[in-house]
Amino acid sequence: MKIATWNVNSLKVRLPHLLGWLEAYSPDVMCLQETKLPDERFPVMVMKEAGYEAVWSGQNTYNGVAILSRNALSNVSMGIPGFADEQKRVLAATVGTIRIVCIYVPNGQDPGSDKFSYKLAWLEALTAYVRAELALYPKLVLLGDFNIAPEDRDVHDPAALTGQILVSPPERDAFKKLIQLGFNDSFRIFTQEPGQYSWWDYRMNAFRRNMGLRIDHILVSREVKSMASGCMIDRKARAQQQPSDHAPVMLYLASD
DNA sequence: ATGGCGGCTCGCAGCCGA
Repeated sequence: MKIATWNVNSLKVRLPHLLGWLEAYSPDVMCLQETKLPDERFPVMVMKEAGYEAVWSGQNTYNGVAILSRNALSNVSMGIPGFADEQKRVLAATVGTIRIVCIYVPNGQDPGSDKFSYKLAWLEALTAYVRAELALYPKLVLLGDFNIAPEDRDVHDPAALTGQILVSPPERDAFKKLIQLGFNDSFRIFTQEPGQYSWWDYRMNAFRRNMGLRIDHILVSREVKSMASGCMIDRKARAQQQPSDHAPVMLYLASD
């Protein structure tokens, strides 16, 4: 079984990229972030023709998440229960025996800003929600755009970015609290090297110079970790024409 | 890395992302 995530930065613009990637890699489950589409414009028929059932939670201009699956999706849940939020950032569903929680964590703009406070409050609410989900569904995969680079080896220039957004200690502490619920960062089960990124700024030729950050993650619960056989970041997708600034990340499970 | 690019909007300049 293959479970992937990709911040597409506009599903409208990136639909051809997505369809090509689904064709090339045939993930069983694909989680999307930043669809930037209101629900009535989600391309459900195109997904069906590509062989995927879909659930989605979107809005105009910003945010928006979706889960595509070759097999049936059930027990669909939108948002963080009990946490009022206009922004469409969370979507959960069950596929077979696996619970999928697809997230788009707020960017946070700058430490000290209102958006940063929102990011931390959002992460605290998410952590409580995921703790409860894990109790219900021991086989849980929490994946998406976390907008946090967990360690210095996930950052091209840790010294220059110390304390800044995506790497600041409060954000990394929030990430650790999620991990401590009983997760593993699946990419780091298999790969220890630095310089492995999932996002590169459109500016400054950042991709060509590999000035990136690893901020898109697939966290696996203990019961899923025992099935995991690999995790890859497809940086080739970032080298395409008119790419998303994020690369897809995919988890391989030996069984389900 | 004070910007740079790219996507968005009842656009024509400004906001936001990361």
